[in-house]
Amino acid sequence: MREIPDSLRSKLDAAARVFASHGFDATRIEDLADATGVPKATLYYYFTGKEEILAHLLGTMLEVIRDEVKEASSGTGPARQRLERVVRAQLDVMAAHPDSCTALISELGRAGRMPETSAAINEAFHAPVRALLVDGAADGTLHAVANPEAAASVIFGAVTFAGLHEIVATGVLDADRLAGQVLSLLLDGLAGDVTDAASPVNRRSRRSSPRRR
Amino acid sequence: MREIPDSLRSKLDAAARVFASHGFDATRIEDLADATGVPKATLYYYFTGKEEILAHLLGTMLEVIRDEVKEASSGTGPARQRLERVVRAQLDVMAAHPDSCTALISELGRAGRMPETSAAINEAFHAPVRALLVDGAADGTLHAVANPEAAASVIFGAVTFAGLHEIVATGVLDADRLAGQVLSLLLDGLAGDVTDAASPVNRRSRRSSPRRR
Amino acid sequence: MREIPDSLRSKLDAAARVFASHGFDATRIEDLADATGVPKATLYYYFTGKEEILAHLLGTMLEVIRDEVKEASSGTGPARQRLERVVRAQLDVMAAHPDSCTALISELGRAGRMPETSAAINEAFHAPVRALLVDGAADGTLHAVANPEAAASVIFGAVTFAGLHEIVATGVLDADRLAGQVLSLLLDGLAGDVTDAASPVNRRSRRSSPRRR
Amino acid sequence: MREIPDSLRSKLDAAARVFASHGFDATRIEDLADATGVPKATLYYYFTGKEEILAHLLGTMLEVIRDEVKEASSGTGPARQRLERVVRAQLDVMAAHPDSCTALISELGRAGRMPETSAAINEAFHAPVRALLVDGAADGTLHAVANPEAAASVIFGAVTFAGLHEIVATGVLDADRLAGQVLSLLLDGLAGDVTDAASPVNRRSRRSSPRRR
DNA sequence: CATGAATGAGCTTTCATTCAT
DNA sequence: CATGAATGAAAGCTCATTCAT
Repeated sequence: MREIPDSLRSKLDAAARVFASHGFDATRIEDLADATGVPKATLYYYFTGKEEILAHLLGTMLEVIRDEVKEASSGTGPARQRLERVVRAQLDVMAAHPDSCTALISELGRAGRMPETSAAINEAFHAPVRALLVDGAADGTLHAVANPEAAASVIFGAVTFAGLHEIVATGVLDADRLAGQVLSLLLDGLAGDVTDAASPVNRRSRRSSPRRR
Repeated sequence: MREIPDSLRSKLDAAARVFASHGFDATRIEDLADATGVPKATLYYYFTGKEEILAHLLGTMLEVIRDEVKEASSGTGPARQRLERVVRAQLDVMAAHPDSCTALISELGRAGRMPETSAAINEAFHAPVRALLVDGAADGTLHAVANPEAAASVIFGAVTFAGLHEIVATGVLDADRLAGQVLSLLLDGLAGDVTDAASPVNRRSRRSSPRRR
Repeated sequence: MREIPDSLRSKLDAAARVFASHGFDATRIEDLADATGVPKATLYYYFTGKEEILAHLLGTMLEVIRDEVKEASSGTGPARQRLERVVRAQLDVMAAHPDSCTALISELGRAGRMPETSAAINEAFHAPVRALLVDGAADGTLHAVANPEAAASVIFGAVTFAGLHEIVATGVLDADRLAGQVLSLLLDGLAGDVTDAASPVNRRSRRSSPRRR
Repeated sequence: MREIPDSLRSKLDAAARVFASHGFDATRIEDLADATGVPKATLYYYFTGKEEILAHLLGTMLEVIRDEVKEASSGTGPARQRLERVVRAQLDVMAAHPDSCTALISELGRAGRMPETSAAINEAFHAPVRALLVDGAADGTLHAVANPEAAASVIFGAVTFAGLHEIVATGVLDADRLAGQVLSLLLDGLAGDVTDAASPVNRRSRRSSPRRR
């Protein structure tokens, strides 16, 4: 894969739209050529095939996510506050790049294919979030979780699906509003005030003492 | 699409594995023939094409999900308890059909393609869950959410990603253990006991009074 | 490579003509499809590519050569007589399959490619001829040669080039007439009766006694 | 085709190796660029295409053959002695340029393509050899042949195949040794001392007088 | 003079699909 | 009812070739 000139790079945005609307396999190189205005042979000059074109698009977006998440998760504030910023950042990126995001999700299921995708998501999102969970347990603004790995997945899945669902359903994503709703659920939980004493559920017993003071 | 004989139906499990590992478009009818042992022409005798084969697989699994979720969400118990059963049921299905699940996720991003998939997920999972959220708000075991649509997505995304992540990472899914961890997060939330008074976050203020009693 | 049906086998003769007139690389699969009347995709159904089609043609012809040469070289007659039959047989085959022969020669130079070609020629022609040279030295109808390997090449080259030259020059090959001429040269040699006593040539001294007188 | 600078000319040796090992059509301009270290566009600056590059290589070698053969065949010595020098010269050239020679043979079968090749071989080798055969018949050191055209082909084929066979088999060519062996065969012939009186072979009767005695 | 960048043209190959048996 | 054989249609990819610098 050669160095991509900026002139080409900018035209590739249109390619994400094609991948998102047709799906990877139904996207023919010719479709990408038509959509971007870049001749087929030129695409082949820079990429070895459509796989690499998609990888480039996802890679670019994952870089953005990584940077935004890093920015959001760093700083000196309480971990919960930083987690909130991370969720917001993720939804902002989804709002900004809905096509690449949709394409990204499509690739998630493709086990085996593009293992780098998985690794990149891990680095860009899971790792920082796991770190935040640890920080939060330490500063008390988040409570300790049994399985931080799974918790990060839960957060990523919750945020991503909520965003994707809204994109697919309404065609647009109000990142700020949705962030508020998702964070409310993730932070406070769904449980109501009525305790279901008879519940047979084998989960960590709920806090026995009042939450505050 | 003719009536599928049971002998054929059982062999189709192998097809899900192929779809999951190669992706829809990279899966050739011949691959399905090889994997299932059913000759290409015979597949065409029963299905109009691979699209219909995948639809059959996903449809079968969504039926299972729908039935399991319906079973779990119905009944007279408290809504929270029923929600817990729903989550457990969803993870059980994922554990039982990891390949079809993986293939299902792949299809989610494929906007436009298979709109029935989306509709079916909605019917099988979102609708029952939304009903449970309403029930829970009524019986007090779950608290009211601002956007039940988004909440259902959050739950579906959280459960699905956590499950998928574990499948991809470890190759196997311990549904019961993971259900406990995911439910703990979803029900109790991530928030710790330390209130970050200065937080500028615009979310519904946390419960001012102690959770219980 | 699947079993070639006879119906297909017969049509492939036309392919040899195309290879011979265009050369291997300038021959497009489409040319072969046009010439044989067999659809491109059907050619691919039976062969992995044009390389294999050529290999099939050459293989078929080498089998013929091998059989004819074997037939000619076996028997109880004097070795010289059998060698004469071998040369005649080789030219007969060339006359019968001028196109495949031309294609065969083209492949000879292609070092590395198709090493089987070389091996097959060795088995079909060189080995039997070497055996004949040994027989001839024993029965006295041929004289011993220092390097039977090279001698076989000399014979093959002489016969083949003479035949090829006539095919290219005149478009047709009179195998019988040419065989007589080539054999005359190969058996009796070019040397005239005048001995060049002063020759500085470092070669095995000619027959110890003066040729004549 | 512009004047080729010596710096370029020397680098082109590597191109012959590529043509010899891949065959003309399987050789891409890029391969030649890689092998020679000369950029593709520069090759186009000096040649109109790869056809011309090969023509240059073969032409150069045929010039060498022509000059060497001319040198060897001229002079005042007996014709047989000059023929011996010609054979030696041809094998020397093959030893010096094995790659171009291999490429040359590949082109022989390519009827229609490069008719100049055929003409050039004719001029460089066949014509001088035919002249020698005439001279030899006159001075008695070679005996008259019925078909000088075929005889020249026999000689060319014998020498070339013997040389090529040794190059392919051993990777190297001992021109002097092989020349001795090939000349021995070509001059003295293969016939042994035992006359096979009963031979039905229709060829010019052997020398009228008994070979020995 | 030499060359990196770019691309038009077209070939190879694949594959979904059909159909005679 | 089931399937091996065959193929039309189209996609991926390559490569010779050009041209601005």
